[in-house]
Amino acid sequence: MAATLRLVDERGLEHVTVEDISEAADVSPRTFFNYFATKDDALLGGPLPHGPSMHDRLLAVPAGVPLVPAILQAMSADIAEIQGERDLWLTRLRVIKSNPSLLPLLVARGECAEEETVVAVAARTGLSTDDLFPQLAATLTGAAFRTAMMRWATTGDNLYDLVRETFEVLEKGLAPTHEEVTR
Amino acid sequence: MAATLRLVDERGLEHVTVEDISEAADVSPRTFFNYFATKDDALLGGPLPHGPSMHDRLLAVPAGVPLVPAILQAMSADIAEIQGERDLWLTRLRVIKSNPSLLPLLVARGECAEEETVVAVAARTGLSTDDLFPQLAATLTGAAFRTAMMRWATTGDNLYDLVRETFEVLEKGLAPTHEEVTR
DNA sequence: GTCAAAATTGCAGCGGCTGCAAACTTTTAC
DNA sequence: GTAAAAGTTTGCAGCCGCTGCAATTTTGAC
Repeated sequence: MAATLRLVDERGLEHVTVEDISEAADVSPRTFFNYFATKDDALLGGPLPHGPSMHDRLLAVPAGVPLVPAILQAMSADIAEIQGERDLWLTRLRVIKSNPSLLPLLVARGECAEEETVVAVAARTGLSTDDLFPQLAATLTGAAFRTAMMRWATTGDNLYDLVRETFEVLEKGLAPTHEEVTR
Repeated sequence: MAATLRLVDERGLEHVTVEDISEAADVSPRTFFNYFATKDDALLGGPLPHGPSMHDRLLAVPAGVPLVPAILQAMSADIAEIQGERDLWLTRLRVIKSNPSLLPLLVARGECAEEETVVAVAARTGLSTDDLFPQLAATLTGAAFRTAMMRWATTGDNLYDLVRETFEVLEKGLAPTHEEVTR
């Protein structure tokens, strides 16, 4: 993973072959594919954070807390983890920005989390997973989170604060002028 | 494109080769790649709707209209076009649902529209394209639109109404219980 | 040291994708 | 009608991503 990130960061995705990577990592190309299904996977596809599932974490938030802050709280562990691997993630996001074909991959990575979010939101609100609202809540929080991350990559602000800002917009509604957001 | 959609719908993405497609379409495989950069592109990568850009359309909406309804109005032409090619899109969405690896592609397709939306929202609100709000507005409306589309693919409801519902949530805020939405 | 389980590797091969140059088709000018 | 120009399709050779399989090497328990 480290070798892949470094090489792609230096030369660009197209100018790095799996052979280059495996040579840099001192393994055979075949071994590379024993660990990563795709060349791209070596950039983002590290093992997903384990810990308790989104579902459990969201239901663990006291019932009185409104939905959006509850989701934020449920995500805080992931946010902390990302901030803990700051340099790794900043490189990843830089690589993604300079190789736009990778962005969908970032989305895909968030997707499994989103599916869990659908179930969790449905459980918390008493709706069915087939209802529009849980699905919408999952995709919107996912999108807001991703936006916050991309912004974090360029501004370097505190990630948690950025996510909180985006979630506030989600909660309050997408209104044209938010003084506290525009800065 | 038609041949690709049909074959992939029948057999699944993995069990259709470019050779199969080009044979079905009565062209050489090489010709296939003269028109589509990728096998996947033949599923979603038709030429993007032309017409006036999102930017122009959004600025054409009277200044008094709040942001979210304005974006909805600016998108209505695209929505109508998608509904006009209902069968094509339903097949596409069915194919995407049964081949999840394609979903990122749908996102990518919407992405260029989102970039335009960033610029347009910035212009309309007087903010910079580097500010958080326009970026957030673009990704959130994009996500809401995609959710509406996926739902449209299964329920068959009117697409415009579905988008309107999701946009209402966006505008009013992501609150736990919306009677009119949960149904 | 022995042996079984696990990790690594080579190899052969498919399929996606590209550059190039040849063949073919259509358009245009006269 | 003809011939040059312009555009389209095609074959070919070849790189690279990726996979199944079987052989080899490494690891670790005893």
